Amino acid sequence: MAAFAEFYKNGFQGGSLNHIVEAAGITKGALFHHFAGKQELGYAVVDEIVGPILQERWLTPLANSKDPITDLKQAFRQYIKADIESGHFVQGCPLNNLAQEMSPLDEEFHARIDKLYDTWRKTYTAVFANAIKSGKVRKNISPRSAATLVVASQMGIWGTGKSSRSAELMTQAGEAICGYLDSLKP
Amino acid sequence: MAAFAEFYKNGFQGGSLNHIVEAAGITKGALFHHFAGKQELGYAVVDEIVGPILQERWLTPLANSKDPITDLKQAFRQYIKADIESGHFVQGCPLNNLAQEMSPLDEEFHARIDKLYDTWRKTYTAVFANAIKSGKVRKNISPRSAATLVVASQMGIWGTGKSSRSAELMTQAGEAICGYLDSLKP
DNA sequence: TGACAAACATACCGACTGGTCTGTACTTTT
DNA sequence: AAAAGTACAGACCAGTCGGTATGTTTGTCA
Repeated sequence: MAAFAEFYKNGFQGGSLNHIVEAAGITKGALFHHFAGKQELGYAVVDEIVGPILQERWLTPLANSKDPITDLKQAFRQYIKADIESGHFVQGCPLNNLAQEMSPLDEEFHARIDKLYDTWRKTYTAVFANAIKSGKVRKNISPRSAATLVVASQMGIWGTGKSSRSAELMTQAGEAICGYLDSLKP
Repeated sequence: MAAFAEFYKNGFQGGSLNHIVEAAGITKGALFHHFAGKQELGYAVVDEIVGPILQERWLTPLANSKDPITDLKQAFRQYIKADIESGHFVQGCPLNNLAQEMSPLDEEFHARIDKLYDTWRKTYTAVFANAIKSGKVRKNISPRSAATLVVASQMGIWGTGKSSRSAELMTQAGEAICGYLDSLKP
């Protein structure tokens, strides 16, 4: 959707409804016929676009992983590489962008975004707990702490790429998180 | 300065000059007498307020550390605790906020902010390299990668606190990065 | 004391914002 | 076929934005 692209580029507050309707080839009337206002449009972007992207990228492929260390390393390397090649890495992570901008300003944004991040952390917590049982991860680590740090690191790595615009630095950060993941091995 | 507080709360784009002059008890004329425009005011906030905060919090105390693992753990725990008690943690890290919002949109912001983060990473890289020499850190880790991940994790931890508004989660993320730092010990 | 410039204050401008209003083409129901 | 409902279109609104033009005070030096 055009709204996703506009908010991804300029942020929610900085994004213009006029630009959106222009890019989408529709009119203001059409937009306000389907959405009560700018906020509702933003909520729809989170629910119908950003959420599914998260699901597809970071949840579904990992949810039933038997070896999360290997699979997470592969996921980080794959998506870092993909976002560098597409050039999207300079615009950061769409979910994190909205989280940082809107969480403190709008309750509904906060609730929606927090729910997504919570699902993310809970999924990884369960995956790590499983891997501990099957002996793929050390017993003395806390699944929840590790999951929290992995998700926080994803924020930080994509944030590093965005603020530095350096593919090399983002790659380096990716290798460092892989090193951390290796340190979880028994 | 009032501008720092306004931008910290509402972001740079969302922040209003009218609010700033009102909060500062001055007038538009005075503001535009000292700053050429909103952007210049933003640059001044980065240079004269955010930069020094970074210096005071994360650079000066660590720059000559003989035992960076211990000192970094202490710094993370201390500032996480401080920001939770002050309530500032729900607004995230001022530097990261500006970085995420403005880096892709404005070259001057990008240059200033990237320079700060670069100094940050370089400082930690040097500290880790020193610690490897003195045997406080394992020889087979890359100082630069570790520094990059530590800085990225700081972004991620404060981002987690901001988007979740959960002191418990932020504390947990802090403990996890301490665990990572411990894994760097010989 | 007078000249002059720096340091403000006040009033205001045009551009743009999100949002609304009325009108209209088309579809579905009766 | 008449009536009713839906899905837009596009002009238009009040408000806010960053920015400016001009007036007024204040401090400094001759």
